[in-house]
Amino acid sequence: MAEDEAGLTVAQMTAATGVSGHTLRYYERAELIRPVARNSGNQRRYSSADVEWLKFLLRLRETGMPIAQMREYAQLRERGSVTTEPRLRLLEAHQAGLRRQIARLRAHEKALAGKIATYLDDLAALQSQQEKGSEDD
Amino acid sequence: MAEDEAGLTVAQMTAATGVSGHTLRYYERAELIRPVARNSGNQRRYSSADVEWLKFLLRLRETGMPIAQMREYAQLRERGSVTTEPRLRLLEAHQAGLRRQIARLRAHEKALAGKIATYLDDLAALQSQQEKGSEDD
DNA sequence: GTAGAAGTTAGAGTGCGCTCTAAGTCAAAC
DNA sequence: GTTTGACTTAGAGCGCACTCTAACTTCTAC
Repeated sequence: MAEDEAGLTVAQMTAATGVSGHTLRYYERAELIRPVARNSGNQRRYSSADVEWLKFLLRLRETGMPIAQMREYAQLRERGSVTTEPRLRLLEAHQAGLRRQIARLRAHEKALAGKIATYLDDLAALQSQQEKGSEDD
Repeated sequence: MAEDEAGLTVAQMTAATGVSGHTLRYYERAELIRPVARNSGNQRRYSSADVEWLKFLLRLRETGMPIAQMREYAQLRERGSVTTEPRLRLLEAHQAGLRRQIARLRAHEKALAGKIATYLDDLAALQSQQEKGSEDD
């Protein structure tokens, strides 16, 4: 008995998602991922549904959602379609936060662009001074 | 001797920037802020230049710059106008990263909006089923 | 001049999200 | 059948950015 109960190994999951084996197991302990199917040798075999779910989690993570809230969402999901509404509300709240975050970052980017512009002016001034000083070197 | 060497107290600095006294002292230890002027009783008095610098640091922080890199920038700044060029390069690199971050977040926001739309469809379907089931309650 | 708020220091503690260790089991190639 | 390497577990450790503690001093208001 060996390569039974088809599905992705931990290493294949890492290749597919960029998430390390350590972190995959951590997410399972943290209840972000339901207990994964095992082969006859007790090794994890991830389904394509597991891959999709993890990719969704990564989206939430990259947009700053804390583990605790991802777990909350995961637990609602486990309870099926009766929790559709609270899950929707959770996502809508997250979306609103995300939009605020994007707006803030855009404002910061604009301010940074302004600062960079004054630096470029400063540099131009410094360089024209240097040219004056070394006109006949 | 008391209210000499005018400037903002720690509490006033907190009011002006939202940064706690503990964190202000931490930033000084971390060399993000140069040793602040003291009054005759050894208490900190922040100048308006200190306020501006801190606000700039907060911008960098909010855009995800780590403390170590902020310190690097601060140390270049301490060395005066000879470091204008490296500081400019640092800011330009940060701006490029920030733009990538904004683009990523916008893509995530779009995907999230799609997910929310399918949830809304699911909910509408569930609700019309419920209506059917309870037509003559 | 005295109470209470606000400041000082060095250093310990916290929360988050991993990340690694140790000791062992299992699988595939030779 | 043995080596090599991926896998398993429970639990310890880490890096970051604070955040707080304890013991003490100073300032402000009365």
